[in-house]
Amino acid sequence: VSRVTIADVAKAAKVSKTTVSFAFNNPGQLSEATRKRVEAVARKLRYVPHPAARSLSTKRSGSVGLLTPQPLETVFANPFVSELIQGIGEVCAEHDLTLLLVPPLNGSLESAIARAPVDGFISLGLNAGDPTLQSLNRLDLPCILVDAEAPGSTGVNIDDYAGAASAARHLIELGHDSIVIVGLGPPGFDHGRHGIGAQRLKGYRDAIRQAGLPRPRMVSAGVSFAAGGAAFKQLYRDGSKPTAVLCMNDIAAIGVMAAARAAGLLLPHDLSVVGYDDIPMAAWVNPPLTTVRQPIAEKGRLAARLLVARMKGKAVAAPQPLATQLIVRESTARPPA
Amino acid sequence: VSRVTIADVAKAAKVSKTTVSFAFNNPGQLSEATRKRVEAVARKLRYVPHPAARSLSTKRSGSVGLLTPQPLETVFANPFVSELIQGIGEVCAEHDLTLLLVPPLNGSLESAIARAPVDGFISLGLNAGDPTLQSLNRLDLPCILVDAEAPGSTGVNIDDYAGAASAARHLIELGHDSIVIVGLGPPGFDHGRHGIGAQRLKGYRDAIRQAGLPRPRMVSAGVSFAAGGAAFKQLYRDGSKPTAVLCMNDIAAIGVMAAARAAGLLLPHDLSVVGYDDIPMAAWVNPPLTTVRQPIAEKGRLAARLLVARMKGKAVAAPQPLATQLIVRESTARPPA
DNA sequence: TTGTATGCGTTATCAA
DNA sequence: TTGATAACGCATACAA
Repeated sequence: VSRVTIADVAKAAKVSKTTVSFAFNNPGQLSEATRKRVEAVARKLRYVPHPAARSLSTKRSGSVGLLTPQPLETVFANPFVSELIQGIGEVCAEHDLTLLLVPPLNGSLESAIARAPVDGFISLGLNAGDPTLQSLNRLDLPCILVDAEAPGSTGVNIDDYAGAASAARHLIELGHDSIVIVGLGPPGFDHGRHGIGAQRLKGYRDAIRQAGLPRPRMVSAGVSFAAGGAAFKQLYRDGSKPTAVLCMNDIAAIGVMAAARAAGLLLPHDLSVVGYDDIPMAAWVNPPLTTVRQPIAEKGRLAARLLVARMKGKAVAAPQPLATQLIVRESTARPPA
Repeated sequence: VSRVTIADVAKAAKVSKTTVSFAFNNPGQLSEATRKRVEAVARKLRYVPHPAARSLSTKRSGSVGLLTPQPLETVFANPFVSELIQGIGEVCAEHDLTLLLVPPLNGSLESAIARAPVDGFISLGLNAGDPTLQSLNRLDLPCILVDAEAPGSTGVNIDDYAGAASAARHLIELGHDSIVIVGLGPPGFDHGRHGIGAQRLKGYRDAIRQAGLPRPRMVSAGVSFAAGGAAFKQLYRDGSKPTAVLCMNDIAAIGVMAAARAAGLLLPHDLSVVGYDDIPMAAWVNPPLTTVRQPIAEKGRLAARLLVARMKGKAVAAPQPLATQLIVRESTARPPA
């Protein structure tokens, strides 16, 4: 049951391969009669052009790669990614592009990149120092960075610093002076090397310092519900009882809240919790989460649009960071007297 | 700045293309010396095999396609999909496969399928009658159906009927006799043609009928938060005031709850809400959602494993439907007296 | 152990 | 308007 090739169609229609190809890709150049005949034969034979052969010849694959620095089961634990893909997907649909998810292969993102048959990449949180980025640049494939910045690459970012600072100020204004920061990664995670981590952390710390408060403690966590829960438990096992926590993403914040409630705390009375991102469910959880909103889907759309432009050979300017906005809901309150 | 090909490496290393190819794909056949030399040259030249050329030759692409009957911005509005992808992604990682998202192209799934350079498909909710399924079968690519069944294809399913029936019985046991079903699609959506829709609907209706209650009304909705909200509003605009609603998915149920609370209802006192799927956030919303749990990630893993087996040429038996389980939380209660 | 030659299925150039 | 034919870049059977 071998595959029907263009040659089979050509033979059956008694024309050349060129003609068959034209019937599909350049119908205008063919006489009405032969075009119709070829099309009929192709349909009858159920001819489908071989994608790899096609793209070997055209040097285009019709798909863009979404580079994720972690395995899919990790990345998709954060609803942020769903939201981002919705934005990317919208633009992809407009341009008849499909989306290839490219997580590390055997732990190596570089080898995954090499094998990915794509016309361009959108890279998620891959930062300046990363060697992967260099090999990516050499590939001469257009690439847009999301939540990261590197010289020579165009990045789509939000104003992480300002958003974080406004969140911290919100807590301070409520009267909190015992604040803990819930980090973005496991113990040993270097926020400095992680663009958004560094910016958000700095925003938190600066605002707290400017309020004359001592440098806040930081507890390691991650980007998942479970990581948030673990962070809370670690915090209370240590005996530290902050009146508020600043998280670096919503899903961890939600995990913190769940663990806190499970431990018998009354939220927000006993503990104020702040997230970051404003994923949709932030508004639905209990209590509704105070968080820093960023336009996630819009970020995806923008990144995809920039990528498409670059795939068409256009030079694109680095966009301004997207604005963030503090959304005050019910997970924050004055600290207990 | 043309691409470095295998020929360039061969010339620079003063060997044949075969030798270069062996250095990568068949290192054992080469002498230590030449292998190292070739590798060194390849690295210096930054040689990266062209994916399309590679797969044209090997007839494999190293990626599997996830067929979604709706655009990505629609599909990813349901966290169910994230969860499924986590499962699929796990197995893909084990086998060095990447995942290609394949939504309809210009409204046509068939043309999208034709252009997708994949070694197999996992299809989401594509049902028996669908013509797409036939063209898929003819492509001789292995394909696993998720949440769907069709003769000649192996499908991964759950026991939708039993789960739905148990949910309905739960409401009946609580004393509800005024129940509305929130459907899976917009007005005109034919649940009968939609495998899981038909089964869940039947489960609901049968249980209600067996309790001697009148056939429940059904209101159209969809698979998103917004659709759930719209369903609730339509319901109350019509003046019907059920004491409970049975939804066909969690995200719509959560939308119903949000709209109901916004309308001033006290949940679950004024309205009991039941979902389906048990996506993670079902436990975090307010009130925590009573729902029918299905093993979503496990479903993804199973589908991916079956697909991988078929890609290796093994015949696979159709798996048993996965079990569901009613999870009673706080969104259901006795109806108001 | 390494090289030669061919196939993979298209598209695209050029000539007819 | 259509047809030969040459890329496209790699893998591999076979030969040396």
